[in-house]
Amino acid sequence: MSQQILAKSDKAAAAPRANNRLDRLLDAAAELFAVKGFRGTTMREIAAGTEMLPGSIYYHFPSKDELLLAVYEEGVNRLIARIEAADPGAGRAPWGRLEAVLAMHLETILDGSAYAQVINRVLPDEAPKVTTRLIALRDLYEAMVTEIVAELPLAPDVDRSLFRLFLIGAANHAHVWRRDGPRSPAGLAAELVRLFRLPSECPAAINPDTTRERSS
Amino acid sequence: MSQQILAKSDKAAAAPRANNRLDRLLDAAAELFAVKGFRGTTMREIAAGTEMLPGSIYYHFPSKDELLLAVYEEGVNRLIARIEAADPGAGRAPWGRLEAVLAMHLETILDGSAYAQVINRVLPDEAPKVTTRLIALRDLYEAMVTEIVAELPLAPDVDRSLFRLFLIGAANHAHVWRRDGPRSPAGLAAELVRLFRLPSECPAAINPDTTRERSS
Amino acid sequence: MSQQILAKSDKAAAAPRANNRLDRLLDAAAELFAVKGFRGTTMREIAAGTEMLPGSIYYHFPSKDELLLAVYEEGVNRLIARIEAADPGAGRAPWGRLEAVLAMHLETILDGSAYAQVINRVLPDEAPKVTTRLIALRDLYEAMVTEIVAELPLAPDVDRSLFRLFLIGAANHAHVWRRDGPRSPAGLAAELVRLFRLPSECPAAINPDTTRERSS
Amino acid sequence: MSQQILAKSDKAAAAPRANNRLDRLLDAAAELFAVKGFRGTTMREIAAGTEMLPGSIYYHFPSKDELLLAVYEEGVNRLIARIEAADPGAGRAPWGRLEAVLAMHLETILDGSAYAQVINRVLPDEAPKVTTRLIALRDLYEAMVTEIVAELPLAPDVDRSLFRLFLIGAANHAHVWRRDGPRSPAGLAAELVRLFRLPSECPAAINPDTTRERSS
DNA sequence: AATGAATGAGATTTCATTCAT
DNA sequence: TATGAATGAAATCTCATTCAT
Repeated sequence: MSQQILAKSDKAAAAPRANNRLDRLLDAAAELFAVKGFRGTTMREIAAGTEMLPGSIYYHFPSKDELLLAVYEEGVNRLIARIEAADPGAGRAPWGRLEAVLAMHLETILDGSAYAQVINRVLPDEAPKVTTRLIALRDLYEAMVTEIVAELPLAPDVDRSLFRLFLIGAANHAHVWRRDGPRSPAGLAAELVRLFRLPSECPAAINPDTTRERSS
Repeated sequence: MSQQILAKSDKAAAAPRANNRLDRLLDAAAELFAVKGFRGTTMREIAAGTEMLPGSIYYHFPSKDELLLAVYEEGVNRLIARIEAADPGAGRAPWGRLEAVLAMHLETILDGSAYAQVINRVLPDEAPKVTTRLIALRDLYEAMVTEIVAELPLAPDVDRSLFRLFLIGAANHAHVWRRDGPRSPAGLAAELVRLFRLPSECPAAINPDTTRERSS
Repeated sequence: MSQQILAKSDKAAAAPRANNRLDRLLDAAAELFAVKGFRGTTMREIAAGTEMLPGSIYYHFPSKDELLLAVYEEGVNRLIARIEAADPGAGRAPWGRLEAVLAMHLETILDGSAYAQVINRVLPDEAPKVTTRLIALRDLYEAMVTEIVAELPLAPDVDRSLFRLFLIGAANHAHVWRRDGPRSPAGLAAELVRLFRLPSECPAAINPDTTRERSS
Repeated sequence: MSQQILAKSDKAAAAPRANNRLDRLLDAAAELFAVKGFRGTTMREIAAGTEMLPGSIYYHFPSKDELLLAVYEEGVNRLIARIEAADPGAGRAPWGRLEAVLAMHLETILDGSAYAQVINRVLPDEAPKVTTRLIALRDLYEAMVTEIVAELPLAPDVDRSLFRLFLIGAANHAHVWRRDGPRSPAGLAAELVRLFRLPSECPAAINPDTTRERSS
């Protein structure tokens, strides 16, 4: 799960000469895609951010779409790497594990990395030439969450797939509303876990809708 | 909260024949914005979808941005109208009320209306000339949710603002993953409410962190 | 065989307003393609030749390739039209018929029309998006020649298909070498026909291989 | 007429190992120019076909135009060399000589060598910097044909210059239509000679147009 | 109310060529 | 000899917008 996906890393090893330019190129692209979106960013702007000429980008990437793919790849790699570092590991207190991972996820998409923000902001269908590969990368990451959710001691009638999707939706939505709110990523993660935890450990059979609300 | 915002809507009611073209224009725009995004849709495509020529659109709207604004407006109006129709009203069983409203919300963004999907898909900053007004419209709708959440019997230490944001994030995320899943909007709403609802009858609610995870 | 292929003609009838621009566009393109080749001509040059901006061309044609196709189409239409006008008709003295048609063909590709020269100069594979259609147009014209060759009273063992191809090759080659030679198209046609025509009255025709060359 | 024109060829004979790369470079260029045309071929593609990097080509040739010139030169050299080898020599049965030479010509442009195909496909004006030299090379080859045509026992009123041009046109056209036809180059040459032979040995004075066709 | 034609600014992309290493 | 990276000029194409009719 931590394997390197991007060929770039190999290149870097093979030709150590001057390819911090490539890194700067990727950084500039990530930054701009995160802030202005994919279609809202021009190759000119990316080039300017790298102190390169627009045409020069095409030495490194054959198209804008492929450049986005590279950013996505790097973003997923980083997300996965950071989350694995924060993950206490399978078998450990599962809710605590979820909270740790969510905290890192939120930190990454909120403060950490333009790369991760791009994954959230840019929809795969904006770059038609690489849509499929973009989706595959997304799935790669979501598989990690699936694994963690699988370990949670949920009530038997909870749909784990929906649980996962709602959880991801709730977490990722943060990048829309939080610019500089008062709560830290860790605080947000704690709150989020709290909201999802207790209810889903209880069998729905008790049917609290009727018992509780009629009396009110 | 139910007042009509757009003057156009009144016209539509008064003279349903004359505004045919304008309605079709908005419909086509909504459809395309929902499917291909704002930047990914050209005025030519919208015109083609209306059997109009590109130049003719400018009789009705001064710019593409304003056209988006109109679609947004119509989308919010429709969402609000449908939700008010589904809403049992303040004071009624608050969780049931939330579920009813969420079911309609999900139905609208999943099956119902391209207009509502646009609100989800297009970020306000994609149309710089009307960003502020786009955000205002969004807020208008979210205020409804705020009101409903305010009535929920939550534990005193729950941050209702975060609760609302997580809820909206979880719900809206559905449009990313659900193409034709097995569950109905109502089913999804029920599951979502259940995940967020703390049943007081559940013994696990009493400090579950320590009781449960220490033993594992 | 004289049916109009190009939609343009219809448009001209439908919207008589100002589309001499389109004609000028096609003329300029034909002229430049004929003189500088397809790849050697830029959209800027074509636009300049039409007193139009480069982008404006795309209102009329979706790509440079399609513009070439339109020129080709017009070229074939003109060639066919002129040749049908010069053709004395099936059943008439077949060698004379061939000569008349060849004279017109040569006149057209040498002096007459840039459109026809384009057909000779630009290979179908230079415009990948329309290669097939370009070849189809070429075939359309060559079918006329086939028909005329079919009527020639040739010796039974002559391969008419090869005859036709050699004839076309010989004729079209003229555009490479003739800038301002002394002979008229009609003169060239007469000479060309003579070279391909076997006069039965000629005694040398009786197996000249053996009679002539053994003695040398 | 058989002198080697390109110094490179001598070198190649003297040091066949060292020039490997250069030969492969020329081969790749010839292949690509033949198939995709001059303008349709990029330096990158040529480099790729040589397992070289684009920049490296410029060690061997100062420009793309000069590279084309070298291919042309090699092509003409090869054509001349092969044709001289096939030529029975001046003074021998002239029609048989023409046929032998044409057979080799056809074989070369059809199957034999990308180099020769380049001469046919690429017009001198596509490489402005070397246009004159390209034409000179072409003329060098055509002079051989002129010499052979000069020996043919044609009727006195036949224009030998036109005869030559039509012949070359007919022969070279083959590369347009023949991909994998049933006839061998030798067969094509025989047919071509037959078509040109008998008629041109007869004085045109007999005026067969009238005698023959009136009766039909 | 609508249209057909065009504009113009700017987007992505191409590619022969250069040059320090 | 050769290379990797980059350049820069120019190419094709896009598209919201304008405007006389």
